[in-house]
Amino acid sequence: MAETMKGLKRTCRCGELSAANAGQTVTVMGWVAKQRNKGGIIFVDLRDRSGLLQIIFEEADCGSESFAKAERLRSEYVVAVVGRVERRSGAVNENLATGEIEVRAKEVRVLSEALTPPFPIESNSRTKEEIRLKYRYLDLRRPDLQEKIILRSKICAAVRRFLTDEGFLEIETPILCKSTPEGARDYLVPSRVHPGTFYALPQSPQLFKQLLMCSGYDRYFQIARCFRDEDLRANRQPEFTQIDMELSFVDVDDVIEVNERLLQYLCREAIGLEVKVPFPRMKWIDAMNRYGSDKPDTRFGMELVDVSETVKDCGFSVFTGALAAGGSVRGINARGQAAMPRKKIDALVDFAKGYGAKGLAYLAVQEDGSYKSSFAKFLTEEQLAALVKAMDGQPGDLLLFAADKNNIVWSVLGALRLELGEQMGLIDHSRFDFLWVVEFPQFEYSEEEGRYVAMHHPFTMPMEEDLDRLESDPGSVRAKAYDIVLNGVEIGGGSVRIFQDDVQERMFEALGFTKEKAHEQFGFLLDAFKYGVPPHAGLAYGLDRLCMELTGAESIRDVIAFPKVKDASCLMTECPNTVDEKQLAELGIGITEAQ
RNA sequence: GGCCCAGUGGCUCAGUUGGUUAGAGCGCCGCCCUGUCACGGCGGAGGUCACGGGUUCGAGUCCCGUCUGGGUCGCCA
Repeated sequence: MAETMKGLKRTCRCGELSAANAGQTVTVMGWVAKQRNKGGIIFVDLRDRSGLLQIIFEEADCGSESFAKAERLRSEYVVAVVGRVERRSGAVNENLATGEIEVRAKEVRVLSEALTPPFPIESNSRTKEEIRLKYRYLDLRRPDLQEKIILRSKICAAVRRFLTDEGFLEIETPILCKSTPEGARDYLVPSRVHPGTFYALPQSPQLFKQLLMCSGYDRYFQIARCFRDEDLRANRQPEFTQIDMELSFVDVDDVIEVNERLLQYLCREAIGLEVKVPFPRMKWIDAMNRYGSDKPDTRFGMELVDVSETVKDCGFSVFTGALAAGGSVRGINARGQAAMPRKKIDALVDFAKGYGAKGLAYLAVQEDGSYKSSFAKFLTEEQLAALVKAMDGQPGDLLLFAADKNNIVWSVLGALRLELGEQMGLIDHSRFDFLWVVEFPQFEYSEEEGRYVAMHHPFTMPMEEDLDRLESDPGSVRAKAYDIVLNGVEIGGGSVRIFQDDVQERMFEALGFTKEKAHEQFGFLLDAFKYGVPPHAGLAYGLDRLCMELTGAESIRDVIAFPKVKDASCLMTECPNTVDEKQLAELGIGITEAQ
């Protein structure tokens, strides 16, 4: 039966004790990780969030009553132990932080008994995630997961410290918001008071933080929960957290400068890593041309090479066809992979097809200098030699080519480069490569909608030198937008915002918004801008992704205490769930089959 | 919505070409043990082989469908 802790007060956590405490009487409380009963002597590993501590029970020290309790201790019982810290008379356990000492129990109380857990509470769990997530409260006891959750807390604390010291104000913005159909799908919340109407959960605090700039809170930040009703990924959850900030009277360099120092501070405080600032900056177009990605992993090379010029007159219609259609032919060089078996090359071709490629052309430069290739017969010796030279192909290299529209070539080779980089072990996982990607296009063309859509969002300021092409050539307009990339992961992004209403009007027009539509959706922001708006800019980090990178987590679920699974449900609480007819009636909602 | 991977005692896995009563380690239960720390010794319990069909004399194994979890493309202003 459970006992009370009346009269006891915990004096420290298990992992906080060391040889320096020898001789002290302490009261520790925690979970039984392991009981080792030798007969007349019982060892118990006691666990709390700080670590493990060995307790030793001998009847002569603790009396028969406590010894009897110690005999029936099982894993995950919650106990309080009063005892004396002693240096171990037996061998020191070097695998344990507290391995030099143990606590000789004088008294033990069983505060809570426990069922046998459905899986072992230990680091590096091999248990299926499905089971761990169903019993998340047990999973969260595992030391490696606790480490990540604790590190996340440290990061948040450091963010608050740094930004507050830099003159930022932490201000909360609403969770019940107005739905705006642009962008990601909204989570909707029905209104009881106004039947048939809905709030939306925020995809980000974007509009509110801009209003705060209008209101004069010239440096704002918030650790803000955001919601997007889109499909999940290894680094995407339907609800996630942003470190969100906005600054007045600044331009691109000001935002970048303070954020470099923030990231430098976070790395130092959270994981003891010194990173150099300033971080390198790369224009979007260079990132695409060199890495096939707007979030390049710069920890290894294997850069893309545009060989369009070299092959423009060759006899291979896949290449010339792509060029004729306005596309390009580009390649990557997988050094030393010329001997890759056909089966593995075929797998790469299939991999490329997953990214929209119709195929993948390859050319292996054999050790003897001869070629083995899927397309060599269409090229003359001179053309082949020129192509190999353009790719810096050495004997032993495997050259892979994609030919298509630029965005397909980029995405195929970008993905292939990462896949090969991983397979070939080219990635130095001890590196932390920060990179700013700047000068994003203002618009991207949506085939689906048949119009230009904002790449970032409609309030992003175009670059001054491109402003006059807003109407004539929107595809060429670059934005004052920037992403911060860490090891090939986009951990944040932001932009300078439009603060002149004439530019904003032109922007909406370019995006195909009518004046009425723009005012219906964003009227409050446009109105606010009429009453005096400072130039402003901001940035938001994906806190979960940042934590993933800094903790080395492979899944976003490892840095979120209670994550959702792939279909956005929670295996523990079993939400979402159906609700009472009465609740629905009150909201005026009837359920029909979803489409 | 598409594609790929996985599902066998509580956990992690093995299970041959389709062939007797489905195995192991850990965990769990009982007894023993005064220096263990992956404690040890002896004994024991525990299985709808994810679910539903099908092929077959015979299915954990082959086929079809479903469910569950993961990865990914689309999607994510």
